[in-house]
Amino acid sequence: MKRNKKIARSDCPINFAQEIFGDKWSLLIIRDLLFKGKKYYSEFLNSDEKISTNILASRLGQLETDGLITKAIDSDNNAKKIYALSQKGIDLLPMLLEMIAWSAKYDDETGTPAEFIRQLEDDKESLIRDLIAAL
Amino acid sequence: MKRNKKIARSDCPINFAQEIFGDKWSLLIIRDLLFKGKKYYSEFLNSDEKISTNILASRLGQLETDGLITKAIDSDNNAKKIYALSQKGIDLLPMLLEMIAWSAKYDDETGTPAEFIRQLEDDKESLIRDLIAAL
DNA sequence: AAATCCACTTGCATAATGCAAGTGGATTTA
DNA sequence: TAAATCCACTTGCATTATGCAAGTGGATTT
Repeated sequence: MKRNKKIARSDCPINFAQEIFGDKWSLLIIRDLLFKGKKYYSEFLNSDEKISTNILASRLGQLETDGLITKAIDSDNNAKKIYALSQKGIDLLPMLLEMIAWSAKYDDETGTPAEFIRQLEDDKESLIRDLIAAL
Repeated sequence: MKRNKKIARSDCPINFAQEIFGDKWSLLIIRDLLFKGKKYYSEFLNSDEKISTNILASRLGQLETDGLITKAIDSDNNAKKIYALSQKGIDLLPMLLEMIAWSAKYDDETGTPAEFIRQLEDDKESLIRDLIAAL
């Protein structure tokens, strides 16, 4: 008998999303998985934003509990764990792309390549397909 | 001489967005402005999620500083302040709609009306136009 | 003039995040 | 095969963010 469900603050969909990834780090981990091809703990640890080890461990655990990512042992090396996105995690891609578009519009110093923004404006669907294919 | 800019953790667009609204409350305030027609402090205070007064005040202040909302005195009553979305705030709508679509897919008990989801899948652009027109 | 409304602020408790160091098992190196 | 290193964490403690309850002061209503 598992009792996993915390009581939600409301039945609002924005709130549902916020309760899952509405913290300072979760979406950056999802980003690393979706756009940067990262899969190992040490890779997430080396991201530009410098997450600390305890926070990374706790976020990875929560994301797994919430079903956004999976964790498996690397068959080449039993000491390594491989993290991957579930479908539920992959399905955050459209939202993240809108977030990127918004930031590109309002951040003068955005790191997003112009070519990426062009693709996003030009043919979002095929960009989504390409990114998913690359996973 | 104003020095407003905090140093960013990185130049990543996801991080840019997170540093602006990556907390537990900001997007719920934006939601109230975008979808629920709220404009007064007391209205935000009465949302289902029950934000506390000090957090609401500090979030409204930060959202104003970040240029997502504006604050004005109600011409009918000098004791009341009217909050409204700026263009920068309104431009979060597409992202929020993707968030709603994701939550509707994965939350069995989502509060989103089926008709809204249908419109979202069916003709996102006209839904966006309608919502903006209603502001 | 007194009561009420409104948008907050203040003070204090709890929870989340941040930093540095440590742990233990698996793998690599000598 | 013993020692060093790698890897994915955990632990302890400091700082910051959030949560709760009460209070404040100006504007409006009674």
